[in-house]
Amino acid sequence: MIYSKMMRNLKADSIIQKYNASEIEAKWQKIWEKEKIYSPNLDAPASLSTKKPFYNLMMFPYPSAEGMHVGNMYAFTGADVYGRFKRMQGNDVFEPIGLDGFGIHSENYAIKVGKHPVDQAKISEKKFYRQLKSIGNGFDWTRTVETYKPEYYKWTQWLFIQLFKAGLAYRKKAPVNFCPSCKTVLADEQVEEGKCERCNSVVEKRDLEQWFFRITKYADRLLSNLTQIDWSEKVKIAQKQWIRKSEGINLRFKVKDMDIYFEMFDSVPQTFMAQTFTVIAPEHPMVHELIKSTGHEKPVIEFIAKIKKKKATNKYDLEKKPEGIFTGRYLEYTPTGKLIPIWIASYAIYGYGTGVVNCSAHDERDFIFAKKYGIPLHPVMFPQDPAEAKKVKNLEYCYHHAENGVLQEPVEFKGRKWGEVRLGVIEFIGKKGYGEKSVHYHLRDWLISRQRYWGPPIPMINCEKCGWQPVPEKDLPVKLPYIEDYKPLGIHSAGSGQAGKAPLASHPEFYKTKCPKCGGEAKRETDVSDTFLDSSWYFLRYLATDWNDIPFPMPKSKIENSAQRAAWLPVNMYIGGAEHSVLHLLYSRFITMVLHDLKIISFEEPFTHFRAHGLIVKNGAKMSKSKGNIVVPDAYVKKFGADTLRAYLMFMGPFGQGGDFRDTGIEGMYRFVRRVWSLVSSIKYQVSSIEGKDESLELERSMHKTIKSVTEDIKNLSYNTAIAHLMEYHNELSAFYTKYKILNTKYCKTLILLLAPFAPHLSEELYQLLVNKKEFSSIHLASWPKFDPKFLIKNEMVIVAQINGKLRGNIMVDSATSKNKAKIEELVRKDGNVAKHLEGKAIKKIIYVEGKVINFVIA
RNA sequence: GGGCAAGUGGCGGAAUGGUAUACGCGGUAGUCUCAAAAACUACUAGUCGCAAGGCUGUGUGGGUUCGACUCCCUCCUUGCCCACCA
Repeated sequence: MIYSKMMRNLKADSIIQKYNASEIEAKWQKIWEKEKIYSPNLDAPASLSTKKPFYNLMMFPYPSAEGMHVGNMYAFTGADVYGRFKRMQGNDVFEPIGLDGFGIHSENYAIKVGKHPVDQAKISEKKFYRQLKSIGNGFDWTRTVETYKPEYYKWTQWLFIQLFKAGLAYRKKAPVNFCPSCKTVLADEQVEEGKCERCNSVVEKRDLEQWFFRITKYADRLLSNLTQIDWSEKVKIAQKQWIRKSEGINLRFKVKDMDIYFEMFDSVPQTFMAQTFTVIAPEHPMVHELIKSTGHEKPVIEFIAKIKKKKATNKYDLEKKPEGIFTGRYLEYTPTGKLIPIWIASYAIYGYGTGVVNCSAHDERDFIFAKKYGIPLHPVMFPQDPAEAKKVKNLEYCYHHAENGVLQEPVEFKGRKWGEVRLGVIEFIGKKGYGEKSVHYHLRDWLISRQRYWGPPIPMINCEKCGWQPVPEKDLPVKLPYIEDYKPLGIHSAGSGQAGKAPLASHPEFYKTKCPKCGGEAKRETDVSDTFLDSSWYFLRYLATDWNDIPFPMPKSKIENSAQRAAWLPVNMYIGGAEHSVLHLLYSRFITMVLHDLKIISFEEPFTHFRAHGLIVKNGAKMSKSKGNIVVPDAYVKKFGADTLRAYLMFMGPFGQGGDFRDTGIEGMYRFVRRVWSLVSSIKYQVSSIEGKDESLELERSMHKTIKSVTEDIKNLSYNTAIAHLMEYHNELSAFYTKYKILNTKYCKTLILLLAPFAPHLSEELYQLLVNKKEFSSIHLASWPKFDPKFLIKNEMVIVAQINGKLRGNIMVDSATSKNKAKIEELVRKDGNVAKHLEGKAIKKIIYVEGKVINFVIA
């Protein structure tokens, strides 16, 4: 009994060598790195290289957890498949990786695990790079970038100085998010639904003086350039909405009895004659002057304090019902010749437009506000239906944004439709001198300061005599010192309006310095910059890791090879998460435009192509620690191998869509991988030809068809269908081999070449078995198979027979017959089932689509 | 409130105007085995029928078409993003 079991196992082993994923994968990763097959020569002059440079980039991870989860791996694998495909198509592919290790995410993680961020960075780096290596991507490991290394952030600081010198960095007092429990300010992106993402307490607003980048200056270009770049549509739409350009007019009127003019932005100028009151934002600095000697000072100030408190303690749940108070002032509204009251209203936003709103019966919020406080309303536009018009006149509801609404005022536009007069009204208002055409954006300037430790210190020095001075470039980097009290301090005595304090502010040995201009006593900026500044330019740095005197390749630099390396830019394909639509992807575009305008680089868009990948979920929910559904790749890599995991992840669904991770699914893929292994490894010494066998031509045809569909699928990032086609092809090869015990190696070679981007180790191992060359030449540098269209033309085809669009039968014909409608009709009529259904029926019409379908239309 | 994406077998999904459910998972039966696992083979949308074959079927209701998962309109549901933006 024991003997027979042993014999069986022995028998199996002697036929084929067992597939050992971890052995194969470790072996090839080592050889690839040694042979530098993924490290293109960046300095080869374009004229000497026959290969076209292709910069294939994926968003580098921020190490803010124990390590990568399969979601990260999914993204990297999908990007890597594309890079490998391009490499086999004859491009010189540069595919770098690094760590976005500076910033609040990584810092919070360090604090959480009780490690100093500097020490944790070292641990994370090791862990992430080990994991990234284990998945077998074609990364150029000779050029990694870590944003927290002084040789990197030296240039992040340099970048800040370039913006400052160009007038694009400035200081301003601004409300920021403050978490009272964590005693720290938070970035906007760390506030989720008004609550701190770490401790879930309600975030407050505090006024602090901050550094800003003038991204609003680029709003129009950031918007208009979108038409020129090939990006996932949803990301373009998100950016468009974030920038949100709004065209209208700026009205300008005098405040009665004062030497103050109010400017009001109105994007719906058609109803300007309906304005009966004006509201101003509670935070508006003009309010204090406005209320002087009106007798309304006390209640107004109390009201403002109340609203501020409400806004501060509850950013999002601010009650929908507007609140307000009369200021005691009036506006001389020339178009109607009337005095209209100026109110303060909770719904007016200081940061948008001019902070002052012109209010009428044709705006929902204004309407509700006026009704609540008994302010008169005066509709000037009515529905065509007289009954409805009466309701509007009686202020029964707010009538707005109606294309067909008929205007009554001004007389010049009486009877005209709302939807048609917009431009005419703007022109009219301009001529009358009430205001002029104006454009506003939702996009605000980029708040760059962080009162935190783990980031590049902002390279600015404040001198009492000379003001803010940039650190001289020769003194860069301003090194982040290793301090023990690195935890965020937050704001002392919250609510007192005191400035926030960064950890470095407790270190005179850091901030005490000399003014670079006058040499007098001066103080360094102790805030650090936003982590999104680090990542806004990293793609440039990958091409220049060796240089200390230049941040990245510049076409005009005299530094050796700088111009050649610049030829690799911009990025040809960028793959990453859609969650960065209006953060990283917008900031990178902005910084690139600035560098272009400063004539430092030659292009103004960083990524010519961008594709957003989907999200991997587990049990239908986004992976998160609190839900306990994080899937870590390591165990799967160990059990099934990276190839199986890669192929499984790519097979789950369309790459742009993501999917639900399941253990049973990965076992199916493991089966496929082992089948490929056993098929290909068992025919390795096969030399005879399959000519003459019944299915040989069919097999040839299948091969060409598979090459065609897999090539197209990968181009479209339809990895799931590419793998499905490979499975079908494999099934055919396997069936043939089972039947005849013979198979030409070329069919297997095609299979593994097409499989190489998905399962790089397995295909490399099998390729070496098949090619049996003396000198090593990697499958990943081999040429992508080409198909011959002549094999795609079918000699025989199935013509589907329909009656009134319903399937009733089919016939097999040769291609010559398929061109003959009459012949097809004759043949189809002979089909028993078709004949039965046609019997005794009058045929009205016969539609024949060549080579596909014939449809009989009967009564 | 606004925008975007999506709704197809038991499940992930395929098909972008022409045989709906490719490929895979799961399931059922079988082969091998003392047995199990693995592997392999066959079947697997529902329904009526011995069978041939018929009928129904891609969230809902309508429309266009010889023919609709696919195009147009209505509504419903889910997910994601933005949101007092004048």
